[in-house]
Order: sequence, then structure tokens, then C-alpha cells
Amino acid sequence: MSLTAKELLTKKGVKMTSQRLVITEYLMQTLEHPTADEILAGVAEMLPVPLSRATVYNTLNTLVDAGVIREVLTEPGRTRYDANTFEHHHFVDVKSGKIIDIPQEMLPDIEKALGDKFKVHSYTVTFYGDLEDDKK
Amino acid sequence: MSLTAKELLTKKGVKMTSQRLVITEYLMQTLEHPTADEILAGVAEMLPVPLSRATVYNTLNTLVDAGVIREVLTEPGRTRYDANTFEHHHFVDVKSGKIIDIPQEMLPDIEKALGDKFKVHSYTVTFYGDLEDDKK
DNA sequence: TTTCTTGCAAATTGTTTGCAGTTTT
DNA sequence: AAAACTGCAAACAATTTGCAAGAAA
Repeated sequence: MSLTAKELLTKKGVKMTSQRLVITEYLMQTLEHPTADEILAGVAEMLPVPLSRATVYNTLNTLVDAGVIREVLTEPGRTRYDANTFEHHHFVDVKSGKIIDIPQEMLPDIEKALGDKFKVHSYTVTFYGDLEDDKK
Repeated sequence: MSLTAKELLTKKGVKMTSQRLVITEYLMQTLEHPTADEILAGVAEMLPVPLSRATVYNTLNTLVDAGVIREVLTEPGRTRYDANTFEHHHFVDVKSGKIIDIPQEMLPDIEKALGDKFKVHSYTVTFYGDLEDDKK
């Protein structure tokens, strides 16, 4: 079974604080790919004390550096975050802006396609398009 | 043979100004994927009059909207620009930050991989990794 | 108790906008 | 001449940073 947020932070060697715990839990439990502000809004009510925007940013950077979460770049100027750290990809519905995870297994493996000169550590595919209604 | 910047702007219905022409030429002639500031620095000397940062941004947005250039999102917080509007992809050398164009033909076509529910308009693959020395 | 984190406010960085004057069609 | 563009400065938006007080190892 999958790890709890607490176990994950311990495993990744991140010092535990209630802010980090709640932000990690929030990201693990959503399928959205929220921005820092959306995380702040979604998490604030779960904490007894006020959470500052600076702490959200600091925490997100810490979690990214520790490999607990990932940044998602789908639009200019704003960074989104994703607790899914498995190799995976994204589909952006251009009408709604909704971002849907695409598991690695849905695509052919293209890691080797570039040849030996390129040592690929990771890659991400971003699709832009329309979603048929019944998928929304 | 390929179009000149002037021909391209005409074809795309963009009103001609010396700023737009020079910015388009600059992007067509480089293999880099410069930011707005890098474009400003690289282009300023080619114009008899000073070029303002606001005009660079306005121009880039106009050119993106007209389909003359594309935005490239490889790192958080900053937008890069690319005059290559063919469907293609990018390799980011994690050490130097250098971005290399990967032509569509180097990869298998994955547009149809998601199935009918997803009407894919376009997609872009971003690879992160190391480049062997002789490729630098 | 030592080290690291949080919160606040101020600072930075990237980008957009309002408006007067200039250029393109 | 009409419509659109440029430059400047001010406005915004996203993110980072310095420092004092507080919490985790």
C-alpha cells in the first residue's frame, strides 16, 4: 500500500512540520495540479494557525528539492505542483484549463529515441487539446 | 526555400514595424531559445532607436497569437521563445541549461496514443538530461 | 540546545497596462 | 485619415529573501 504523507517526508529526510505535512497531504489527495495560491487557499482551513504565502513557497521548494512533489509547467508564468512523482505526462484541456494525468504506460517509451548522445534522465509530454464531453 | 521574416509577417497578417521585423529575424536566426530580456539585449543594437521592454513583450505576444513564434516552457517563471513553429520538441541539458530542438521525426508519433476521448491539437515533449561532450 | 522553519514585510523578477505621441496602411 | 503600434512609467503578479521569534531533532 502507498505511503502516508508523514511516512513519505520521513523517508525523504525532510524535517517534519505541520505546514509541510498538511501541504503534502493536500497535494496527495487532489487530482488537480494547483498553484501555490490555490494550495494556500485549500490548506489554510486545515491548520489551526495562519499559513503565510512565503511558507507555502518555501515548503513547495523544499518538497521539490527532496523529491516529494514535482513542478508542472503547462502555462507561462505560473508553476503548478503535483504529488505524483511517478514518470507520467499531462493532457491540458484548452477550454477549461483542466490538467489530466497521463500514465507512462499509455505512451510508447521514447526515452531511447534520441540516441546515445543524449543521456535522458526524464522526460514529460504535455498534450493540448479538447476533451470529449463524457470525459469531463 | 524558406520565408524571410518580412514575408512571414505579411503572410500571417501582422502589421509591419521595424521592431517586429528585427525581433522576428533575431528569433529566426538563433538556435537558442531566448527569454524576453535576452531578445531585448540581442536586438537593441540592431535598431537605430531604443527598444523598450514593454514593446518586446507586446511584440512577442502578438507574434505568438499570430502563429509566427512559439512559447517554450522548460523552467518555472520564465517564458522562452522559438521561431521554429514546426511540431518539434526539446532537450534540456541540465548542466548548462542549453535547449536543443528535437525534430518531430526523431520520435514515434504519439498523437493517437491517448484514444478518441482526447482530441489532441498539439503536444510537446521535453527531455531533461546530460549531453555527451562532443555534442556540446 | 542547536539547528532549522515560520511569518511578516520588503525586495526582486517577470509581465502587463494606460496613455500620449508616432508610424503603418 | 483611421487604426494600430511604441515608449515610458506605473501597476501587477509570482516568487524570493532578511530577520526575529518559535518549533523540531
